[in-house]
Amino acid sequence: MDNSDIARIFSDIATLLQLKGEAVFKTRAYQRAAEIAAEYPGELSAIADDLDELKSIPGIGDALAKKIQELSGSGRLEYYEDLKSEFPAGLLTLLEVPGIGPKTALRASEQLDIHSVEGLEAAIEAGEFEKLPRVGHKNAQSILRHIRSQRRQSDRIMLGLALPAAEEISGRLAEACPDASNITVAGSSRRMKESVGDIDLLCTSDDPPAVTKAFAALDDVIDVLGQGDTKASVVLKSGLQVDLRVTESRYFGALLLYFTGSKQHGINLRARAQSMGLSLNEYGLTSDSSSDSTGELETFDTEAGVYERLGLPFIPPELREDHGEIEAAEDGLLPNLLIGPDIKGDLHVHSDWSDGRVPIKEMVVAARELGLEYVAITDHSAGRGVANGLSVERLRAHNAEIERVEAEVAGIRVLKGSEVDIRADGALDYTDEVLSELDIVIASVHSAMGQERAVMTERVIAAMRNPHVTAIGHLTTRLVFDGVRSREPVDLDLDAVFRAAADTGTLLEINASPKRLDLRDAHVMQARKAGVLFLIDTDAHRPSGLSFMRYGVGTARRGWCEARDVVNTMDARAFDEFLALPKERRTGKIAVRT
DNA sequence: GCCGTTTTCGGCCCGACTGTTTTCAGTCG
Repeated sequence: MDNSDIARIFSDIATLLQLKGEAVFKTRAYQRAAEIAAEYPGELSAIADDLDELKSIPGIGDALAKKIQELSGSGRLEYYEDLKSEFPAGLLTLLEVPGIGPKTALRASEQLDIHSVEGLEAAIEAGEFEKLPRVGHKNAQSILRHIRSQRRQSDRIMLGLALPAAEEISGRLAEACPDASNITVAGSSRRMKESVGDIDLLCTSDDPPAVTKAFAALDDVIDVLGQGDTKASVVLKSGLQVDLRVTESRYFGALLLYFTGSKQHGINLRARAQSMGLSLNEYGLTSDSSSDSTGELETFDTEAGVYERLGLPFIPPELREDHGEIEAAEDGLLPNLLIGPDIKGDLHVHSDWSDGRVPIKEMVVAARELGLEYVAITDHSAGRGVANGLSVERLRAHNAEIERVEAEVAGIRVLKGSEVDIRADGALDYTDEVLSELDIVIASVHSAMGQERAVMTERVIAAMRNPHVTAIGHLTTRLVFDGVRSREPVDLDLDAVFRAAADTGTLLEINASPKRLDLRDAHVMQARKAGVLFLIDTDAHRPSGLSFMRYGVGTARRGWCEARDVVNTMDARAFDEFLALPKERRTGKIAVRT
């Protein structure tokens, strides 16, 4: 029973309670618990024995904690089973179709005996479904389009696909519609969440209907799910769904805040507004009209204006996840977040010596063109299962080639590195003597990922104890769903691993490759609190991969990292000095030049 | 169901769009 199973069940309970007509705040509590479970950095089942620890999680009280215990212990929940048995089979499946809500799902189930998406599709095509109350032909056809759109895009898509696509479609809209200004990517893409459900786009215009019309007519659009005067929702050829909202510029600040989310951050802000006698919506703030006043709308063309009116400094989008950011803002304790230009070097880069696509020199030149001061070439070691890893002989030739390239390509420091395999027993592919010839060693797990927790934990910690291991690469080995596959993380005692990293002075990698993002956001947060230092790198296998850095920076920001938490914010000289330190002294926040 | 230097009880955020209706239900974000 992992966190996603628990999240799924709580979410189902919320839906079923809603169907039963239970108090909306109860359903909301379950919905929130589902989100908390999905985001929780460790495994809930691992702390299920400790009721107090469960209850210390905000949003989890006595009742929910006991339900988590029951689920972790027996793998099932009596309350959930009872609830499910009160409703027709397949109801929850129907509710996942956009456009189908509780009322319609229940009627479809009871009156038309529909229990699956396929059955629903057939009923729409047969013209039966549209006869249900308050459905009608247009609704039915819209739902059919949603079903087919959902089939094209079966899951959330990774940020590394969504963000470039969002930027591209923004550009297209700007070309097609010069009248549209402030075209901005909002939603979870703006918060740099590792995966997103759809793309939210906002813009301002004096003639919103013209913009939504132009948007729906863009070349890339293969289906229009909805189009009104101020918003439109379309499906692109790639299968991505894009929602556009258009507004007048005076409402832009409030609208951007609203559509950037997260939902819970918005709820917290509105509660704060309310406590100040104000009411916040996507147009602005109104003073409470509970007395007799009509309440004048205060508008804002920037988000910062809204925050300021609420007595808060600007809160960066990556922090808006209900992780205490409003309290921190109020107390002046928001982190001074790392920014992209802080990154001075890339420390995990492959070449055609192992499984990269181009020669070392090409990667180095590409890194220099991005303005980096240093780059480490870290091809794979000759471990089992890793393609074309370097033998000791080849590694030494690799070192020589790196020195040659560094001499040839002016203006960038090139570090001799290796991504060395951590074998199943915790040993490394190279001896200490060989490792000592390198500037930087990133040790990673690439095999035997099914080991049980204690074994895997000891394996990784053994690698950390090696004085030559600079960092652990992609610690959990998880893969974000990239449209083809995903992979669950290995089973690790993260508390122990983070403690060991801080104790030994071993850095932890934030691998910026969008299909990895490993460490993930919640782990960065947890590790940072344990005193771990990070390096953010791209794991690039070709020049274009070097541009992944922004996803790593986004993930670090989501983990509340400042420049002083990340070692490759140092300039080349300072970083060389850092590496020259004995490993156990590579601890504490790093000095940041301002 | 959660939560508390306003409360262990009584609070808990806000609005638009669409299509179906003849004044509004249903759904979504």
